[in-house]
Amino acid sequence: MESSNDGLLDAAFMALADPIRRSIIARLSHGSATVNDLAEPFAISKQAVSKHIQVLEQAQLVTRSRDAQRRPVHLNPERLEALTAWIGQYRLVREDQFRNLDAVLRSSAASRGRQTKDQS
Amino acid sequence: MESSNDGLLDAAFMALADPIRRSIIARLSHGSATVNDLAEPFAISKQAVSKHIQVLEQAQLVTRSRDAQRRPVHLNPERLEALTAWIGQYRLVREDQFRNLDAVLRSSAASRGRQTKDQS
DNA sequence: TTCTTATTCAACCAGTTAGTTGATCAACTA
DNA sequence: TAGTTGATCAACTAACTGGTTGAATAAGAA
Repeated sequence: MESSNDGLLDAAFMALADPIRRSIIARLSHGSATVNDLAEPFAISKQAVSKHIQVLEQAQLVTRSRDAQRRPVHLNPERLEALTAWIGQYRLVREDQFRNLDAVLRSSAASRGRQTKDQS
Repeated sequence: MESSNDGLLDAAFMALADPIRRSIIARLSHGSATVNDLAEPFAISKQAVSKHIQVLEQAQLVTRSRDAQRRPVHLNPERLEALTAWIGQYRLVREDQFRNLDAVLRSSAASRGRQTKDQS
């Protein structure tokens, strides 16, 4: 698990690490929109917004189509699911940790603060 | 919703947009570890790993404590939850979209490809 | 005290990102 | 045809990121 689609995870997390791009995602979540529409709320140039959209597109968080001169942008929810799936892995493990917590607390290793090499 | 903790979202997504840092999270998900432990699997210097950990710490994805010379790193699952919560917002909206999909398909606006300004 | 281990700080370099402006392309409209 | 709109390309700059090495700090161990 991991490593095959590392690049896509990189790209998706990176893409969302920007408030403008997250705002674009939010806007798209209730309907597709053109670059012009998406650029309108921001105080930056349309070229800059176009670049942001390219970043989202490379991360496959959005797709694009053609409508005359327009290039409507659409949300691709599958990639968002991939992120929750990645995070979800560690939520499950964490629950295991809680399940074992009292056992750990009783062990001498924990009391000596050597919880460093207790596995692998 | 949004904008108050924008900075934390920025930092968290950015922090996870790196395979080394994601790998550190994965490692921490089954137990705390020191910088030395965390650095071991990687072909980069310990200083570099230390910087990665600082990035994770600033994003509050991990916390640190003190054990003699060691500074053990611990996973902070709450921040991971915050990310799934953010993404989850748009999953919900998307389900609304699906719920309304047939209605949209019947409307004239959708057939003309003008799904651009159909709200706000 | 001196030595060793664990970690960080500081300065630096190479590559990348986010923004700019100006020109260009693509497709509709008069 | 010429003009307009929507979007991208190209070149550039400023700021940041990820890595390096070498020195410094903190805490045990001899």
